[in-house]
Amino acid sequence: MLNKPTWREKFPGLAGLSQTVTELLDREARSVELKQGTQIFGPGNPAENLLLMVSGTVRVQQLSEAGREIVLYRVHAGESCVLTTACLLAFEDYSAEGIAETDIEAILIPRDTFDELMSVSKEFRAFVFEAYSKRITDLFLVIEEIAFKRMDIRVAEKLLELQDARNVLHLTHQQLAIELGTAREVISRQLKEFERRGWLSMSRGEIELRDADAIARLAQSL
Amino acid sequence: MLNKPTWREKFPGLAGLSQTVTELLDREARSVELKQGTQIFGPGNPAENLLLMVSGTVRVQQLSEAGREIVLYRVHAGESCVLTTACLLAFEDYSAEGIAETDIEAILIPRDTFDELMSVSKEFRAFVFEAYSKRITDLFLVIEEIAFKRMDIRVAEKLLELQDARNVLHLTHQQLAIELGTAREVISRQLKEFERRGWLSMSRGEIELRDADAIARLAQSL
DNA sequence: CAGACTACTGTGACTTTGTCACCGACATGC
DNA sequence: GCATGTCGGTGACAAAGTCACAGTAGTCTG
Repeated sequence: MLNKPTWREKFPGLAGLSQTVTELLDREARSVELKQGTQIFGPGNPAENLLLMVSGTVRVQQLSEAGREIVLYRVHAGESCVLTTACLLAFEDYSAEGIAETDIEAILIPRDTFDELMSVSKEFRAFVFEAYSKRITDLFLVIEEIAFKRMDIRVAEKLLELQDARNVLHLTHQQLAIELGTAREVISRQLKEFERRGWLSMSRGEIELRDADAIARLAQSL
Repeated sequence: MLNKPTWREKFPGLAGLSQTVTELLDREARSVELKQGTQIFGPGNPAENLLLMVSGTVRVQQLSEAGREIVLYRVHAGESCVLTTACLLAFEDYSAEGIAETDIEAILIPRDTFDELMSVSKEFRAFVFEAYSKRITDLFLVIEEIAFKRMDIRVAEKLLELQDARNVLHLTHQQLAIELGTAREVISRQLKEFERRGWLSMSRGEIELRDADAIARLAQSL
């Protein structure tokens, strides 16, 4: 009873759980590690467990019939992959897929335990619905972006979002295109224009932001 | 106890509820009627109740900063407005708004009752998560459509979806544009092209489909 | 009923985004 | 070295979105 509860510290939303509920969790929850690139769920491969992310990130993306892709959202450490739970309980498998973007540690909560937790714990319900709320707002945001925003602004936003501590992005134009649900050529041209303005420099599979402020100004259209 | 339960017949998902749960529902649920055009929830006006639609439809749409709009989904009779519940319980109000598209009869379930129902009834949980599942798939579909599908196909689909029993649509080009999250001119031109092909005829605020088959073939790209 | 007003639709010119076809540059392994 | 596959660049074109404005059908009002 002393070695187990460490993971729970990562989830502030689960702080107020009662003694009996924590015991139920400790008894039924399984810890797993997954390699980068693992498909966690996908069409024809429905999720069977609620996933609580201890470390790493999961990328959820959608494939179109024509073979194009778009990233919908990411699940980070301390969050849960709740949208799958709706399908988990409704037995409907949906068209998106979840991929381990890094190596992952996570807690698995089986379907029945999830259902029981929803029943016995008000705090757990709050945790789940809060997570839902966040995901849904994310989806609304994605819709607003692709429907209404200019491409140059969206690219600028994404560059800022995905840069690392050294203002560098390690990804190909194709990957960036998938982030935004567009075509590779569109990204290449846009980046070329940014490079021409001196905002960034490119090399194969790598983008270095040289004037993040200018990019941020465009992203906010100032 | 004999006049109340009529509305529940409209919700097959609520069929298997136990005696005590039905009593809880009958005691706490309020029936309301709303006029067409009423805003049911919106930015700064968070939903306070779960809505079970007895008759009529609610249109949920999103406004962009630039003033453009897009319809996200509709809630029909026999369904519930569940996505609001996530926000209802997480106290986060989101950027979409729900509007009564027709006059409406609905059942209101207050926040606390909703929470208690989630706790005591496995059937109610299943009902809620099934509804969630449907909405989320709807949202994924919207994203796929706007990101990847050609406009002519989307217009064709919408025409078929929104036509009445006489193959007529009573709406303006602007309203159709909002359905698809695009600009009015785009719709006008597309409809003009369909009219040129003899697929439909237009008059002010009205579109009559004359060759629904041809439109359906385009919608399925055959 | 005339005139004014408003909402709806049509259109041309232009910009942005997406598509297609193809090419060269680079990286890796043999 | 060469072969192969991935990555990025480019021109030509098509589709969609933007802007400005004009015409036209309803409605309201005096």
